[in-house]
Amino acid sequence: MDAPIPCRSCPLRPLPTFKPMSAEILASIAARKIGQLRLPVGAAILTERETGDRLFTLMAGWAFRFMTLSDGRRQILNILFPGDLIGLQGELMAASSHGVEALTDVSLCVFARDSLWAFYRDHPELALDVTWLSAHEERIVDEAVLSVGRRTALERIAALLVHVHKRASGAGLARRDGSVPFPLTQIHVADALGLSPVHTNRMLQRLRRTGLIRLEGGRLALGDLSTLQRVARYWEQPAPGRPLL
Amino acid sequence: MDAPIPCRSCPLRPLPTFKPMSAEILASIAARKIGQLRLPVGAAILTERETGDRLFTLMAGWAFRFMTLSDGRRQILNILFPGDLIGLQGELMAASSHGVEALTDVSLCVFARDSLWAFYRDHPELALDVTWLSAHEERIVDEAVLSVGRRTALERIAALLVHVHKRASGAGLARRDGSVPFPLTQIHVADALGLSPVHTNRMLQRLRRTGLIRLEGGRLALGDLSTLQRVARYWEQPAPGRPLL
DNA sequence: CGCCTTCTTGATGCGGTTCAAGTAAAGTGG
DNA sequence: CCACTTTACTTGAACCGCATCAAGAAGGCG
Repeated sequence: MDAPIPCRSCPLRPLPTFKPMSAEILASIAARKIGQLRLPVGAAILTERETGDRLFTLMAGWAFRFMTLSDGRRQILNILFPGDLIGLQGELMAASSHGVEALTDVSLCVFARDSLWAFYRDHPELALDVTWLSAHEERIVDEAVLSVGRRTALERIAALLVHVHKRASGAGLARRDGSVPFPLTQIHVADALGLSPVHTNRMLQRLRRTGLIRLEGGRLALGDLSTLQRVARYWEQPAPGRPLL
Repeated sequence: MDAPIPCRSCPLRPLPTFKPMSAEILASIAARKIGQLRLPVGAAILTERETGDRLFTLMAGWAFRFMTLSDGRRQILNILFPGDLIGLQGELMAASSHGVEALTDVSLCVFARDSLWAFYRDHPELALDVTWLSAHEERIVDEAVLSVGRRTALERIAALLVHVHKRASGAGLARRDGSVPFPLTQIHVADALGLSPVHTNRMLQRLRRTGLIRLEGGRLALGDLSTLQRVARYWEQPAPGRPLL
């Protein structure tokens, strides 16, 4: 684990996606930061059915939450972007019900699980922020249920790509040409959408052929956003002022 | 809206599912309770894409959260039981991303949205409890993604029935014969599992014929729990000490 | 260079949808 | 109290979206 880096020089915080925070609260967060952790692609950040007493903020890189059935079938629950909290969800009570794996090399801010209580006690406003984050992530998982339950394969893929593009942009990862990194393999996409890799491949190609997306060299660019959203049967939704711990 | 009922006489709180709370916190909750609301089956408790400034605790009866696609396809996200909070999830930030509908006649405790902040400020422990509830609900939605994405139709139904039975029992709704109320129609089950009503019907009958479940007259009883769990490819999970607002 | 992972394409088959009817039970109004 | 409607459930038959199996092509990487 590297030496802690001061939160005031956090590269994420200045982004418009994130809510400004008072110097006092920032200092309080920084004070409780245990350290910084770098992990390579594929590393397990959290393991299914294991207890952990730490809490992470994803500072750089991508990850994903997943669950597996007893016979090995895997379902990706959602994708994690810079700024996301890791370890809040299942573990609060007992062993984690899901695993978290790094999609790229990642860099994590590390907190002790108990810091949560300290944050709440010293700065009740932070509790509201955590509630916000938690509600926001649940909303994303809600969208996943909707996709997997009721959208066709093509619709699911369109919805996922729109979602990833939006979140990656929000994390400041878009180039001036509008493209964002896309570190997911087609197997990841398939596991996120409840599809087989083969069919995922075919539907991706259909979107490519119609020019709705460009996807090559690990980068994703969207053609016409509103058409894609129509394909996905998407309803528009805003989400400003995200808190960042 | 009926006149408020004191929380000390809340019929839910004595149940073993719920965490004991200090008299002081209880009084603080009771003080912020705006009133009590009774709604009939089918009533809309929350409407998709509308803003609400109230928060509810489901005191009696069942409800469900759902989302719809722009062309009307509906997906049920999860089922709400007595003790569940309503209105936390999407609405915190803006308009609710999902709707909530009563599955039976329901009785709700009503709070103002801002009470959340007051609770956090006056009793930071409550913030932890809300975080617990939020994490717990996300875990349930996680399970839904897993089911819908990776389980076969039969497995999904088995998993849902086990889950409903467990939660209904926890809410004190089980009879001495082990049966619990089951107010869902087959259409509800289908919409919760991403299936068509027709196929839902056939799989339910298969479970009935093999004696794994009894389902009649609006009540559900499970045959052999561990077999059912094996059918569902279920991993066991405990969940004690649920907080209740 | 050879191995491994990812992506691609074709062929075949099944799990689940859709369409269509019919039954049963519960509410509704005269 | 009985026709009438409505909602829930059931069953059969045809079809299709997607999974599965199989094999090949195209990169990374030690």
